[in-house]
Parts: sequence; structure tokens; C-alpha cells
Amino acid sequence: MLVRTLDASSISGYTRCMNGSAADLLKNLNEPQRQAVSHRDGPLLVLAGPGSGKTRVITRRAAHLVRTGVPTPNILAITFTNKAADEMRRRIDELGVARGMWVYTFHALGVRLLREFGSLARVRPGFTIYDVDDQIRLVKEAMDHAQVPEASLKAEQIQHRISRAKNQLQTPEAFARSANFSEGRMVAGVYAEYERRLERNNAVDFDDLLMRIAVMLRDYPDLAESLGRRFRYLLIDEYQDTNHAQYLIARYLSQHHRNICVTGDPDQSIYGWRGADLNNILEFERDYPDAKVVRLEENYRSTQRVLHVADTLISANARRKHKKLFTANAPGAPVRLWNFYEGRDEANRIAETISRLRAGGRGYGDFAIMYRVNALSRGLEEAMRNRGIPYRIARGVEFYNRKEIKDTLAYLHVLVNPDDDIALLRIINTPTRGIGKTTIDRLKLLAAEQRTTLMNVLANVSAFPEMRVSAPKILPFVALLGRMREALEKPVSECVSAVLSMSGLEDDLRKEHESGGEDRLANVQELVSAAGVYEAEALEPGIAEFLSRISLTSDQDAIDAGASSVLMLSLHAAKGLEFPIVFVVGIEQGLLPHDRALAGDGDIEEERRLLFVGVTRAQEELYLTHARQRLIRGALTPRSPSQFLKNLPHDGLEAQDFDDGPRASADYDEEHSQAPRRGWQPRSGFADPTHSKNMRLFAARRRRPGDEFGENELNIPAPQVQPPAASRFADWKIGTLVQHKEYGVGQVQWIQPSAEQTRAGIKFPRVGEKTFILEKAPIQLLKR
DNA sequence: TGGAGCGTAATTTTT
DNA sequence: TTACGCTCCA
Repeated sequence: MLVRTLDASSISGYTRCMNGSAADLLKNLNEPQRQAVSHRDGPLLVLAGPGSGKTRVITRRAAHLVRTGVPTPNILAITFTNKAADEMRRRIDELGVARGMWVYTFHALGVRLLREFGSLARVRPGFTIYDVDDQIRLVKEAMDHAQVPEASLKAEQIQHRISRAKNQLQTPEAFARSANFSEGRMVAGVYAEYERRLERNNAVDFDDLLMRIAVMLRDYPDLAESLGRRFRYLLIDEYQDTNHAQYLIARYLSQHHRNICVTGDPDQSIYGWRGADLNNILEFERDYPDAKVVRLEENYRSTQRVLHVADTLISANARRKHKKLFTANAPGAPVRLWNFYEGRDEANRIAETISRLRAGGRGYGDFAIMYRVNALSRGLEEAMRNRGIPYRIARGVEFYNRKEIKDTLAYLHVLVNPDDDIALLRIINTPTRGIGKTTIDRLKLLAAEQRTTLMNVLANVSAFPEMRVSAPKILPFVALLGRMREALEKPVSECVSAVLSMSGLEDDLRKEHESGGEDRLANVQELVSAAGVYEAEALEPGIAEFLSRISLTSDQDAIDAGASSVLMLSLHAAKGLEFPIVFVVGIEQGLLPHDRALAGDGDIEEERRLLFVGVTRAQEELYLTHARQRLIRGALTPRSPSQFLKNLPHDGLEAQDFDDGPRASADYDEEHSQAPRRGWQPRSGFADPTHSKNMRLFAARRRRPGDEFGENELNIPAPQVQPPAASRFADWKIGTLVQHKEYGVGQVQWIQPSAEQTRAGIKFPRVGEKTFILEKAPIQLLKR
């Protein structure tokens, strides 16, 4: 009964696509690849070494299933990032067969199923998804309530423990039972209160998106059975990174047909610290004794020497599946191992090398510099700037919490889900409206006493004598929310605009900008246009869905490997990418392996895998570097070479020692401190939309001529001059939504007017970015 | 109530 | 080095 909605309605009505034959899909594949693509029924484990054409195999396999008669709605493909999901959908679509197929991340699948079966998982419609930031706030609230002082255990740690417990499907009760020590019991208490609050707020956290689905499938076998029947074929990518909850979901969904195909590489498992369980892939054959195992060992990416270094390095690990990497590629240049006196020398030598190779014909986009911790990017940045090398940084957390975006979204969350106390607390005094800590504490106390949400207290604030003093501040706020609620009827982008202007956020940000601050107004305006793109592209656009899409979008989705600038990124962020020339810096004890891993609460093998991931990103040239001392947190600290250097082979490697002591370094200093810093501006001055995760959501990556230089403008101020206002395209700006006769709705990415014609790059949801001469193209401004 | 000023503690971050 | 949280004072 529960399952009716999913099963019957959707399967019929999809016509199977017949262009191209199944045999075509087996062309241009090596033997193991062909086996993986054509394998039909029963469990399949594809162990895919780096650069072995894994994505190709997965997409071809999905297409092959369809072309040999499996209706698309019977296939479920699961990835780890939205980017990967989009990419897979796109590539399957290119093969002519994506329509109707479920291609999701585990978490998006969770949202989808919770929307449908939420009542079985203690979730009401309109639920909010809490990200890590929200989770920590909620943990703090719970700690307050449970009278746990933050001094005893930090909220982050408790959040981490709760997250671990949820991955293991452990309820607060189970957690309490297993807790032997007072600390554990304390965490259990906070966990229980945290859960009560989630429920009261009608919210779920990231882990719930997995846990609740796994519990639901466990507790409602008829649901598991009918979903399992529907999904005749299950494909899961990056299986080495699944945690226990994801493992269970995969098991429940595949138990009927047992057609589970997982792909991955134990050697590239780098998220153990986040609960990923390497055993899931290592013991796949124990779980499915009849599994067929295919090894993709031929590498199409790297030179023989790079691969040899990678292979030798990783053989030092014990927890792995045997694989022998090989390639038909050329031997290539020796892998360089460079040693420096100081971190700055390392950075300068790399910058110099990039300049030299670039003069020899390489593009800046051919280079990537990787490090274990983001903090290492600083010195590199400086060296790049000094030499005028354009670069981009794929930074992690920095993008996560754009305050202005989170504030705006918090308003929307409150409108959609008034029970969301965390969002309400965020906006109750933002912008400031005289509702301070004392008032808020009283409101919280009342909510706790009445066992209700803050919103209910606010709505009845006049009923509480103790709130008499602050009521004049609170009532207008309640009224404001009431007026805003009317805006929910409007299209999503207008609703966002309305919230911005009505809340006063917009005015605040404008003032801040005018008084010389950051242009954060531009960021929230980008949110409006992202909403516009979403509206144009979604089947049934709605605020609630817009918000959950945002919650599930991450920084990772933004890395754009195509631009012509040097990319600097963490080793974690590098997974899945490739570059002709790669530098891995700071290969030192305490950094790689990181201190935390050395201290024992980490995993040395995982650290080695990180280096392996870095090494295997290189197509042609690889440089591994370390220094004898380096500036860390402002202090010059002595460093020693990483233990992993002992795992490298002697052949194919060329070690160079640039450590000629302090004097050489001083020379460098002198030389470079004189270098003109052409036009560099402080990073804080930028309102680059790509800095906010929300902007990168709906593919609204801004690019315009001259932007290859990323955030450091190296050229003379780019010719971003607007044309004479007479142009009939004067209204067209970056972010403007337009309608193309053939491609539909798109968004202006860049625009370049000149005397005779105006060229512009327009990005479309389906076909990506296209360049047009506006005077000639069948294109016009989108009218609402 | 809210801003300034100081002390403290710092991986990685698919969702 | 930097970012955040807390305390203190206007």
C-alpha cells in the first residue's frame, strides 16, 4: 500500500530508447571493462584503479542495461557527489537513455524517500535539513538544556559522536546502554535531547537522511521488498567510501534481485575519518559469495613512471585488494623529489617551474598544486602572485558559511517550516532589532517549559507577563514574518527578493558595502538569480525543494578543472580529477601523515592513500616536495621528511636537493620582495559568487573573458568596460536570465560588447555554456 | 543590547 | 596567522 506511488505509476510511459545498439556500447573497451559493462545478473564488484576508465564503464553499463531491455525506472544509480550524479546523468543521456532513471547521491535519495514515506520515519512534510553548522548549534542548545558545560566536552566532538552513532543506526537508548563511562553517558544524554529537538523542529540532519532510510527499510520489510522489486539493478559508485548506514541501504534495496554492482578502489578511500568503512568493499565477496569481480588495472591517465611510483607507494598498505596497475603509455619524465631549506623556497621553485614550463608551451590550466591542509596554500599564493601566475584555489570550509547567504536562507527556512528553531534563532535579531540575549534566553526558557517551539512562544508572546518588556520588539518581528509568509505564493526568486528587502538584510548589506566593506550584497543577489535558474529548470519549482537542493549542494560541486589558471587544492578535493602536471607539497612528517593520524586516532594507511590519490592525479609530470622548515600558524617550525618517502621506489625517481641553507633562502627573499605586486587586491574585497556554495548550485559559475585569472587579477584592470548605453543589450548583465529559441532558458555568464556586435556566454541547464553574437542569435530577455 | 578587545585553539570535509 | 567566542563596558 505504501509503495503504490512509486511502483505502478512511473514505470509505464517511458519509451525505451532505441537509437544505437547494445553492441555499440561494448566498442572501444578493454576486456575487463567489457565484462563489467556486459555482466547482467548477480552481484558485481568492479575494482577500478585510478585512471582506469571507471566512469565510462558505469555509464556504459547503465546504458547497456537499458538497450538490452531494462526499463530505466528499474535502475537506480548512486554516487557521492551531485557533480558526479549530474555527470553520470549527462553521459548516460548522451548515450540516449537517461530519462526515468534514478541517479542520485545517497543523501538525495534519502530526501526523495523521506518526502514520500516520511510518516514512517518521524518526519512531517516541509522538514528542514540541518547541515553541520546547524547540527552544532542544536547540540549546543541540547547541551544547555542537559546542563552539560561546554568546558567538559566540545559541541563539535559531541556532534561527531552523535554522527558516528547514527551511522551505526544507534539510537540514543542504544548509545546510552553501550556507554560505560560518565563521558559516554553525558553524550547519550545530549544525543537524546538533540533528537527530541530535531523532532520538535521538524528537522533531520545529514546523517538522518541515511539512518532514517536504513531504519525504515529494516522496520518495514514490505516497503523494502517493493522498493527492492522496483530497482532491478543497483549501481553504486565510490563504494569504498560508504559508511555502515549506506551499506545497509544498499543491502536492503538489492536483496530482492541481488543485482548490485559496486565500483570503487580501496586504495582511494580517504574518508574513514567521516565514517566510511573500508570493510564494505574489502568484504563485498563475503557479503555476496557469488559476486563476480572485475579488476580494471590498465591505466589510461599517467606515464609509466608516475604509475610505478604510485603502485610502489601503495603496496606498503596492508588493507587493500590486490591490484597491479599498468599502462601502455610512454615511460615519461622521471618523477621529481625535491627537498628545500624552507617552505618559501619550495613555493618559489614551483612558481618558477610553472613559468618556465608555461614558456615552453604549457597552459596554466595544466598545473595543479596539492597539499594536505588548506593552510599551505598561503605561501604558494604569494609565490604565484609574485610571478604573475594566475591561480585558483578550491577551498573547503571557507565557502561553506557565507553569513549573508545563510541568513537569507534562514528566513526562508522559517517560512517553510515555522518549527525550525535553529533558523529562527539565526534571524530573530538579524538584522538587529533589539531582541538581545536576555530576551532570547527567556523565550527559550518559555519554549522549554511549554514543551513547544519558539515560534509558538513568539506567536503568543502577549500571553506571558514576563515578556511584557520585550513584547514591543517581538510583535513587529512576528508581524513581519506574517507578511513574508504571503510572499511564499510568489515564484521562488521573487520570494527570495521579498525576504531580502522586507527583512532589512538588503539595506544592511548595501550600507556595509557603501561604507567600504565587502560586496556581500552581490552574493545574495546571486542567490536570487540562482533561484531564477532553478525556477526555469525545475519541473515543479517550490521553495521547499529549492532549500533542500541547496542543503545538499557542496563545495566539491564547484571545482571547475577547465579554466586556464593553476589550481591549488587539498588532496581530498583532488580525488577524481586529473592534470598534466601535478605538484604535491609539504610531504613531511606531521603534515602527511598528519599529526592527528600519528597521534593514533587516525589511520596511517589512509594518509598513505591520500598521497596515492595525489600521485595518481598526474598525467605526465609529477613533483613531490618537502622542506626542512616552514611557516605554520605564523611560526617557523622545523620539519622532517615524510615516512612515506621511504615507500617510494628508487628507479624512475629523480631526487634533487635544493636545501643549501639559510643564505640561499635569504637571496630568494631579497629577489622577491622587490617584485612588483601587480594589481593584486586583498581577497576580502571580492564578491566572487563562486565563493558561496549556493551560487555554484545551479551551475551558475560565472566566467567572463579575463576571468581566467581567478581571484587575483593580475592584469591591468580587466577591460570590463560597459558599452555605450545605446546598445540594445544594455540591460543584459551577468546573471540575467534569457530565452533561446532552441536551448530554452539560460543565464548570462559573461558579456563582451564591442562596436559592431555583442558577444555573450550563456549557460543552459541541458547543453551547458554556449557563446552567441547577440545581434544574430534567436535569443531574448526572459520575461516573467 | 551590542560592539570592541582579548584569549585560545586550530585536518581533511563527498552530503 | 587567523578566526571565533567570550567578557567587559558604553
